[in-house]
Amino acid sequence: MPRTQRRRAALVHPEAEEIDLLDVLHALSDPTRMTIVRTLRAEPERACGTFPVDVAPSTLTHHFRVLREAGLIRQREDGNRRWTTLRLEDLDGRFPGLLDTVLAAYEAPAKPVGPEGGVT
Amino acid sequence: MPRTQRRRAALVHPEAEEIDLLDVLHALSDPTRMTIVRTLRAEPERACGTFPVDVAPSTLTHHFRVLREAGLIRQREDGNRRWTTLRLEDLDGRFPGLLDTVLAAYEAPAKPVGPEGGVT
DNA sequence: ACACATGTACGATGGATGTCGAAAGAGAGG
DNA sequence: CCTCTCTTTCGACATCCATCGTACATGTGT
Repeated sequence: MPRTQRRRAALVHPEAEEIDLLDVLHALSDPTRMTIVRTLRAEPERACGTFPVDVAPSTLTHHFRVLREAGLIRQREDGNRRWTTLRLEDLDGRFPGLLDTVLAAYEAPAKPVGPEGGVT
Repeated sequence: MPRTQRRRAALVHPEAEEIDLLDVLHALSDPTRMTIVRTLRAEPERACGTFPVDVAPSTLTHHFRVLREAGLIRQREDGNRRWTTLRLEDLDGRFPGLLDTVLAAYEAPAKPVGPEGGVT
């Protein structure tokens, strides 16, 4: 018997107090997920299919689950679309300054001073 | 022919400008490595075998390599011992405030407000 | 009702990862 | 020289992980 009667499995999110730092770090250590989080940081809410990533839809779903279960994003359903938001307040309440510091670090240039441009 | 003539393979460390944030986050997302970094944050330098971790020596070596190649630690040899230090200046120069923020976040209690002590 | 769009679930797959035990190199000390 | 300690390398192994294709569930619009 197909237990597919409830495909949208109620989207379990961890409580704010239950967010684990190591899970957060692991979630952020993937380039695709980092792109998702950075995009979300710039825009408040976004539909799943509108992220500037270059992976298959099913892969995107996987990354969303990792981010969701780590407590980084929240997803809500609206009709056929699934909207995603960053859990900014929860994150910042639990780990003050962490997200901004990490995102700022990601923007840090690889070459702080490199006017020569020579690969040598 | 045994290529074991040079067991101490010169301990390659990345340059400060080449430290990759995603590698750093991944390195920190392991509990054993997080313990190593936290211990190093409290003490300036430590020998390999003196970390409060509960893994086999070979596993410890593996974690040290991950941390070293991510640019988090620096290792130098002194006789038979290998001393390990955190690359605080390099890290903070490249990603200002990152390490302290992450370590502070790790100290964050799971229950933000709980002076009552009741699990209720 | 039908087709289409959006997104998920499932299964497979190749690669990375954490873990260990056994063997060995390098230095210190007898 | 021999032994002991510290640490590494190697090989093995089980697990996790990112990725994809295919099939399907749900909603929208005609």
